[in-house]
Amino acid sequence: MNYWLIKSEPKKYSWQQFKKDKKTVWDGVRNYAARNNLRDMKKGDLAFFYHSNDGMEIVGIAKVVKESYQDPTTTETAWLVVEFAPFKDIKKPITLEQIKKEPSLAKMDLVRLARLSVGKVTELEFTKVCMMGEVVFD
DNA sequence: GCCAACGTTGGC
DNA sequence: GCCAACGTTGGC
Repeated sequence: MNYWLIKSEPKKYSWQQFKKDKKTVWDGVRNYAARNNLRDMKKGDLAFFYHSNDGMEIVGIAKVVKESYQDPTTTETAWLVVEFAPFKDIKKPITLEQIKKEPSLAKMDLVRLARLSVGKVTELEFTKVCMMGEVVFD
């Protein structure tokens, strides 16, 4: 199982909207590093859902429900989409500020590669964020 | 193959 | 609204 982080501006597509939709196609990624991360996602992988610009915090966890296939919004064959479903809310959203202050999280892709819209998350980082956010797994 | 110019993202 | 970081493009 691998862990990821996907970013969205809440004005464009928020966690709340995502929950209403129950499922979404993550399209429009036009960056090779981000595309490679989409390509490497496996069904069942978990991804933090981060609100960029507005909020600047991790608000939930999404689950990969369909692995990558060609992005239907473009004819260019280079681009991929992945389908996600909401998995869990984060009771106490983790802000970028908290992440930067926490030494074990300060090196996350989210911080180091600020402009990358689909980043990797290590298992340690994933566990730490869940702890800080009081995420309960049943 | 280098690099300047330009565009985009996202934090502040 | 500004600007830093970074990716992409195109001229040479």
